[in-house]
Amino acid sequence: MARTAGSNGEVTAQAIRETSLALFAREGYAAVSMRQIADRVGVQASSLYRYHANKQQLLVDIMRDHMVQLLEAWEAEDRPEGDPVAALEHFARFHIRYHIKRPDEVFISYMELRSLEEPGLREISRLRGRYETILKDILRRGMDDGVFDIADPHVAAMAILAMITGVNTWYRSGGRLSQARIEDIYVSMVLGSVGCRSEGVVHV
Amino acid sequence: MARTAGSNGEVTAQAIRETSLALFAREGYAAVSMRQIADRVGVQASSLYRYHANKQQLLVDIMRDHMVQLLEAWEAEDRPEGDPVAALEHFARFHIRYHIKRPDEVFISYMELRSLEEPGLREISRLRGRYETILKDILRRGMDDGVFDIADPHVAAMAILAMITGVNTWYRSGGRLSQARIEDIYVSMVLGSVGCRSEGVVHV
Amino acid sequence: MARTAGSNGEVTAQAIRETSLALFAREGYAAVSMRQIADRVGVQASSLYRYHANKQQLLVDIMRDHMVQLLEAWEAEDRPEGDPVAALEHFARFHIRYHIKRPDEVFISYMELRSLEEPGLREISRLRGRYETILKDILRRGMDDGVFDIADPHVAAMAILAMITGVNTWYRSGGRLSQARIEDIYVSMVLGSVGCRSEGVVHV
Amino acid sequence: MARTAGSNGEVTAQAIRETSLALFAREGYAAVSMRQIADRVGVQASSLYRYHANKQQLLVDIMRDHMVQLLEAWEAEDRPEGDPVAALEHFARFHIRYHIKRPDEVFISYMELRSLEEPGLREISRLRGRYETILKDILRRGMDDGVFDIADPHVAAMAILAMITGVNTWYRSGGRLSQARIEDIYVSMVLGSVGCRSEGVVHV
DNA sequence: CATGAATGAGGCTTCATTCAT
DNA sequence: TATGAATGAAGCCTCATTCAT
Repeated sequence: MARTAGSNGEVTAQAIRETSLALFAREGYAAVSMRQIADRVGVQASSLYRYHANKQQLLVDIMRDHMVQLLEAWEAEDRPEGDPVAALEHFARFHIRYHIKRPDEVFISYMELRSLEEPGLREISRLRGRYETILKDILRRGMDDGVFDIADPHVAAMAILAMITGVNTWYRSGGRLSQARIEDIYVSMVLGSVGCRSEGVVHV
Repeated sequence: MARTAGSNGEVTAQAIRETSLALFAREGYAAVSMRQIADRVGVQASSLYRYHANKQQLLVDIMRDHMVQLLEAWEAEDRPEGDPVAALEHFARFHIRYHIKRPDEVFISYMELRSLEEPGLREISRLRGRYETILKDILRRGMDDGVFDIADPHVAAMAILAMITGVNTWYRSGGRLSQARIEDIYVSMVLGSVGCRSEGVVHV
Repeated sequence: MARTAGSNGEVTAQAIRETSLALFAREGYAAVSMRQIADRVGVQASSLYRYHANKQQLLVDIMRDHMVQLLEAWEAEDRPEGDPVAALEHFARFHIRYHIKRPDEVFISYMELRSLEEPGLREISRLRGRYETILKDILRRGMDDGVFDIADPHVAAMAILAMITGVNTWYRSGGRLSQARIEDIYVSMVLGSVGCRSEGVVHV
Repeated sequence: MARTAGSNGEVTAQAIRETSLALFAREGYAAVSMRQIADRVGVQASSLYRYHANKQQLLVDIMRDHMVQLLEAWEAEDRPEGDPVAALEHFARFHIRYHIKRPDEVFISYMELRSLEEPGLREISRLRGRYETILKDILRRGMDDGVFDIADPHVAAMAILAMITGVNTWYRSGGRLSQARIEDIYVSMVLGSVGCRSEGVVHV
């Protein structure tokens, strides 16, 4: 057959991205087949290749999109320049908020690095590095100012990002805790982890 | 042909376990083939089926082994009964020490839950639950005693375990930091995350 | 979208023919895809179907074109009627000249017969037969006159045509030998092969 | 399922080689699918990969086998050392005899060079070169002795080999002419093509 | 205890082709 | 005149698995 009446490239492209994102996040890149994605989208597997050169490129495209959007979202934030504590809280809240709304993107972004081959790996790593640098810079500033008790900004950055990303392993929307509540809890733990928590968490 | 001269069941069994562990950790369960494992072990793929009924069972066996050993190791510890702070520090140090020595086991244990099918999933989940309960109990006791500032012991437990497991995403042995140093840093961050850090980290 | 600005049917038609000719000759009909052709021409694959009903028909069209032009070129020659030796030399020179200028057409014409399906096969075979008959008639006349030493005109015709076509397997323009030189050598060998060579080849 | 009762690797290996040889010769490497081969052999397509790493390697293996056997057969011949004319006739007869019995191998060997990718191409080219050198050496010796009237030994070698190989495009066993007769005719033409034919062909 | 030979399902991908626009 | 979006069949190949030996 041929072009389906009323079919539209932009719509299909979006559907492919969303579907693969969800599947990769839930089952892992290697465990998801192109046919599985196509079935969900409602097209033949061969149609996927109009939009992404191959499965690997599909992963790279998804990860690049996410990282670029994440960096753009951070750039668009109204960031407090001075106080490192406020900056860390701001970053933490931003990250958690962004993450809680896009659990799949963030999860893939951290877990499927191992599925990347060159040259995609280098490209995505560079973008990731730029995001991690944001956090590291805040931590370094706080160390210099003496307000953070941190042994190593690299390790601390990694630990904090891992902690937050980990929410995905157990969080299911509609669960016992609201997203706002989870955000509060994690922010409090992040601040505590760098030796910087004056006020207690507001217990409900 | 039959038995290769000098072949030994116990040795092969061990080699299969170690090899699949390493491969599953590095590339993910779905991305590893039985032949890949067999090649590394130095046997034919068909020989793997003497030791594990199928690929899924191989994963279950590895995960069960790990969880059982982890729980046994905890039982074997000389645990301080009273003080929740000491208990948490003890648990954290135990977990980190155990984890740093067995990064692959721990990583698989957390990441490949999604690859488990029933009835293996239920079995492993139950074992995992027993381990998580250890941490949750400590957290609950500390909350009751008023020494921990925790909003929700379940969330806190998850966040702490995720943080520690995350070391795998960046730690490479022989790197800039010694294992002992990393352990210290993480312990300090874990304690801080539950609002409980009087002394600073010892900076090198 | 529709017609690209400045597009022109005749130009595209010619480009398709030339491109597929070159690709079929170099890689073989079965190894060439419609997209490959389209990419080289600079159009979408679907556009090819405006000019040829399908891939098979594209091959038939190319082969028919070639055979028809070859036969017309022969008809247009100023042919010596009488002497079979002169006729053979004339035919040989004509064929070699024509072939050296159109290696792709000739090569396809001989090699891709096996890729033809009915009814195209019958059509092309008939045209080919007409061309072979020209050579066979010359050989037969030479036999009757006693100037050729030939066992079987059919076999001889096939052997001679194969010999000449074979130049393609090694000839590259701009190589050590000029086209004229190659023509001389082959003519000499063709004449020799039917037992009819008084003068030696002019050695350079 | 598993190993078929009574199945034997050597038998299957031979069957795969013979079947692919026949199919590649008749339809061309690119036009033959692995399934087609497997169907004829009576196994699943996947079984082919126990014997050849991939389709390309299957072609290389077939071509290497042929070239090695051809060279060995030539080595095993009782070759007349002195007279170049006798040597050429001997070579021609050997080649034609060998070729008439193995039309498929020879045909593939000449026609599917274009389907070879590196590093197979280099390997096969080297073997082919060794065979061509045999003929070229004879031609050169005859030139030096003044018994052959040849302009260029390389071109002459190519033309002669092409001529002989060409028999495949029309020869079908059980046809009008016996294999012996065809051999005679071609030998006579080969000798003639290098300006060296005293006696006529024996007409039946 | 282990292999060697095989299977059949399914992996990713490319193919020729169609047809609404 | 040409494209852009799609199809469905088929391409090569790998997979987990089986079982006679």
